[in-house]
Amino acid sequence: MTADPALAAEGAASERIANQLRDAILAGDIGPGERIRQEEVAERLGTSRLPVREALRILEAEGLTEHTANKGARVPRLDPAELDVLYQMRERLEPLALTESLPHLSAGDVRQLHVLHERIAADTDLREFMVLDRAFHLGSYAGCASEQLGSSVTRLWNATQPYRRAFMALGGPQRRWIIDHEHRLLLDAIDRRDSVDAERYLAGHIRRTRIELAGHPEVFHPAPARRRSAPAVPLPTAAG
Amino acid sequence: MTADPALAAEGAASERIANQLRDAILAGDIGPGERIRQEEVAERLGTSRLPVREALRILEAEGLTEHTANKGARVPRLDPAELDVLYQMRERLEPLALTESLPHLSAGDVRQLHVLHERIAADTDLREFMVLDRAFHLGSYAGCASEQLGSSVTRLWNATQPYRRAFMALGGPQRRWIIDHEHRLLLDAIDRRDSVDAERYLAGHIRRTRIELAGHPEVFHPAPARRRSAPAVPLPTAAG
DNA sequence: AGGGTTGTTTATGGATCCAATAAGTGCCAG
DNA sequence: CTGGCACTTATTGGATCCATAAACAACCCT
Repeated sequence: MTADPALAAEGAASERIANQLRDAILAGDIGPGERIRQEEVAERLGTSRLPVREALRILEAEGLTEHTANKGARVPRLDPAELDVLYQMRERLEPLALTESLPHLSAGDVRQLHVLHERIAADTDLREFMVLDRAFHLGSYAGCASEQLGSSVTRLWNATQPYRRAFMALGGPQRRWIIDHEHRLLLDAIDRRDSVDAERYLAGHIRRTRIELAGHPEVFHPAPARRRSAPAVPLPTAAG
Repeated sequence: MTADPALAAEGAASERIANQLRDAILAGDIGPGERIRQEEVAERLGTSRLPVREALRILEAEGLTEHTANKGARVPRLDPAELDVLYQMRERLEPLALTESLPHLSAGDVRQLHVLHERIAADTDLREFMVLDRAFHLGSYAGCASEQLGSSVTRLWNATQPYRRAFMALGGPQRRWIIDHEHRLLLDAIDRRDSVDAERYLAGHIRRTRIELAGHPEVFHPAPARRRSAPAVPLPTAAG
């Protein structure tokens, strides 16, 4: 799994910009339904509009933005049915990624997963939780050698991220307890290198979230009235 | 499944170019390992290099080309392990697409599948077979409403296409018979709208192909020495 | 007064030009 | 004769400029 966007800091400018925009979307700074203007991004990053356009094409192909001719790009707003299918895709693909990854995970990798698991249980901040949870799951796929499988799984995580955040935001603490329990079962299976059990627990983990999500339609509506003028966290500027 | 590239003829120029390049790759006109020069494509399509660049970014995000800074794009050459994983992904995702599609398939859609099935059995030309087989399988997912699932399945088909062609090229007629048989079972299940059986037959169909492919390493090597222009005789330099 | 129309504004799409980098080639020295 | 080095060339990456289409608003006509 070399497809982690955060790691690809170097490379062509269009990819760097794509990574920054992707991070902004995943962090919730841009949010579903919101528009992305080329000029604004170009100006903020201190570059021309051209690499921004390429970056938007990349994100479009990843499903993170949708493009209309002469109308520009915006973050798509998923409907419940589409999100449900995305979760079913995760339910089938991520266990495969885990099985592919398990034999190649080093002892240090597994140790790192334990560390993340403990930090998740300890932490309560939502933003931090999103980062740690992502690191935990994607970290468990770190041994997966397949480029395509890795990028597919990452894409699914990215596409579902905004709604996962909205879902976590409205639950009580017991939601954390359930997740902690499921993560523990998963970790045990990983410790034993038991891919059958690991697949089962992982699929169940995703499936339960999917079912619960189906019962919370408010996750889709919020559209938290983001202001254009005052982005809570400005895009990372082109730090020289 | 609105992601079929062949249907998206209109739209921005970058997408049109991406579609044309995609078709060329899928038809085998470009082939794994071969390079794609922006200027050549731009000249051939009578446009500037700029939309070609965007098109290449799109194809890169789809996994159909790989991009290196200042070195350009080329069609990636998959190794056997990667192809095997791609087939495992198909094995898990395409049954889901079929289950999502089945309830929404019209009687006319199913009838069209029967027509394709008969044409596949009758035809013997390889190039034609590749087109029909693709139309048959992707046609069975036509009822799938999910944008993301449709595009993912299409991507997997595209990525594996060159090797599927090489595989079909070296087999005898009995390979066609087996495929015909498996397609018939699949069609029966579709006729009965039996998603459980349909998933089973489809997964088996893909799985058998994967296993057989693993026993034919020559599929990867051939690289049929595509030359852009017969370099047997080195060009006289500085022909002015 | 309301709706349709037209002009203005704004943002995207495309083309040409220039800079930077990698590969290929020829030359020179050992 | 061979290996290394510098130069040339070809190709990609980026920026600026211009054309085009959509959104918006004011205005006129009914």
